[in-house]
Amino acid sequence: MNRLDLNLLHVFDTIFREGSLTRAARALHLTQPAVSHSLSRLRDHFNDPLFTRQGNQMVPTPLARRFAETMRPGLTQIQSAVNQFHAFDPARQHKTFSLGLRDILESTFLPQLMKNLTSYPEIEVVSQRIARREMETQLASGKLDFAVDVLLPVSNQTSHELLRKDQLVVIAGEHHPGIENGLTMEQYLAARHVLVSSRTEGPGIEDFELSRQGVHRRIALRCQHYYAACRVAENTDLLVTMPETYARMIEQQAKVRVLPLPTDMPALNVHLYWHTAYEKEPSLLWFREQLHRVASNRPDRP
Amino acid sequence: MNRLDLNLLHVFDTIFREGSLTRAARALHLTQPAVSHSLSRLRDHFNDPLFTRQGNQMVPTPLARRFAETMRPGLTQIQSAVNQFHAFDPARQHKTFSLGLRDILESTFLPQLMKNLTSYPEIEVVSQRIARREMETQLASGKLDFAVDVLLPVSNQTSHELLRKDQLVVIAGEHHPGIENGLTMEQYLAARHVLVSSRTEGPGIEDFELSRQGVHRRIALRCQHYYAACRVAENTDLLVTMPETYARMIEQQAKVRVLPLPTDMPALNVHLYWHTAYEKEPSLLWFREQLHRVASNRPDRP
DNA sequence: TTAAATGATAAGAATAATTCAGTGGTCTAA
DNA sequence: TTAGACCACTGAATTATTCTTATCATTTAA
Repeated sequence: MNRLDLNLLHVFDTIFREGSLTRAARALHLTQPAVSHSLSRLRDHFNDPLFTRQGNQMVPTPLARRFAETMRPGLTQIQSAVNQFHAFDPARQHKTFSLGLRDILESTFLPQLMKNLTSYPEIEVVSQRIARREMETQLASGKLDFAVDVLLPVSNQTSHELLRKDQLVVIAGEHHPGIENGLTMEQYLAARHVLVSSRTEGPGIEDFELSRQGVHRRIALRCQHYYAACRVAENTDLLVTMPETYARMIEQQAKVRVLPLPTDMPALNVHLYWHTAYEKEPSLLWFREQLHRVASNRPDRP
Repeated sequence: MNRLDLNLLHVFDTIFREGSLTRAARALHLTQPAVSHSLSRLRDHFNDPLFTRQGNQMVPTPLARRFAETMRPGLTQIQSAVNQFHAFDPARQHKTFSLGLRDILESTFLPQLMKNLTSYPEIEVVSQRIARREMETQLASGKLDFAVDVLLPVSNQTSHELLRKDQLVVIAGEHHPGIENGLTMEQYLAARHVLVSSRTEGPGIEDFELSRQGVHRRIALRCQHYYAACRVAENTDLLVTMPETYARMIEQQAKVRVLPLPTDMPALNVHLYWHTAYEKEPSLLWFREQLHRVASNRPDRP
């Protein structure tokens, strides 16, 4: 029969993650020979060694890699489905959360998040950069648990909620002339600017709003990362317009000053996205709460 | 332990589909008591009857429904992953293919498709209408195997290929005056038209092309379905512009004539979409071939 | 070189699943 | 209304599978 013992998939997944039969056995609360036997059953089924011993670790064969690639998202989906009826205990259960973060969100979220999670050593976080176009499919296929991004149009298989509002502020080098009492609109428009954008052309969000107000600023540099832009501002008279949360972080490490924008501009709405089907899964609910804590700067335990 | 025997999920899925333990047992090549025992193990685990006997069939409880909803897509993903290394035998293996078809594609595809599949009684097809925005997430989550639509921008988790090109033609009532020798551009523009569109406003694709050519036609009726539009054309002097494949089908049943468009217009590119990760899965490859057969009007066995 | 650790293997033990046989309930048709 | 067919559940016995203990051959690290 074509029928594979589905429990072996769980063993396969663990060996794949741990890279060792002994460690996999520990994780599964089994003895090492039990795992070894399971592996040999898998080997029979696939007619492939699946994992080969290379020195101290079991390295997956190409076939095993290909299998893992397609099988593991399904497995996590099933585990989510099964676990939705059981409570989640973050202190004892092992769980990997995968998170799609763009640009500066990694720096503003991860440090505080991981600090809050130190008391949960079994919790693992994977952060990856996800293209906007991929976001929904990654969430739907189970490759991603959450994504954080500005407000985007999504299908109704994807849920989202506001995580935090971020005002735009201006970063200027410490010795930028004439900014002791903040920045006037004249100064802002007279200065030259760094535009941070992942695209190679077109205006940034702040330029959209400025042109709506009928003014225009001069761009001296277009680059991809806010961090690089800030290091430029540190050493020149160029200004950088960026979200406040990240600016406050940079302020503590670089010789720059954070100044309010001299004009009103709508705040950046940072949203959290997830797959609607797994909305009720306790572990995901718990992680969502953790993310909200970080976003609103609440301490670990309320 | 929180650990559920994953093999029970397969039993659950089969009971859910078959609505009967006896039939589920047959499908699983087991005896009925074996399935009954499996079910009782599931009941212990979920602390819920899961299926209750109502007359002649086992009806899932709300909890079972909710569980099935989230679990089954994962299960099919896993089965795809496992099966990618085994050949698929459409004559003997049971398999359900789910297909996202919009509007007229159901009428133009399904009859011929199901005719071609009569020699494969184990093959089941589910066709559902999918909103464009949902398409990719449905494919990614495993709820949909294939979708058919015009060319759309997609993420690279989704693959696609041209299924067929469809020319636009005009449908006119049988007794429409002065169309014995086809339709001139003057006649086309002088007539009043039915515009078929699922949106409530905005031009149709043909209007886009017409305005590119600097002309404009008069819309007398805007409606949602080509079939309704044809019945209108049958009884009035209104014209309907639509894809040729569907027009040819209608022509055989309604008192209408199919006329070529009096101007050149780009053909409609009908594409087939699927999830890239399961590209190599034999059963999906086989079904893709079936769809191509239908699209190109080739017979069942070449 | 040696001690510790790792994966494979063999054989017995433990566990789990399947089958068989029988019960009671439900539907259908005479 | 009732007999017969069908269906799901239960318990005991059997069968099959999986796990464990013990051991060996390699490999790694001290």
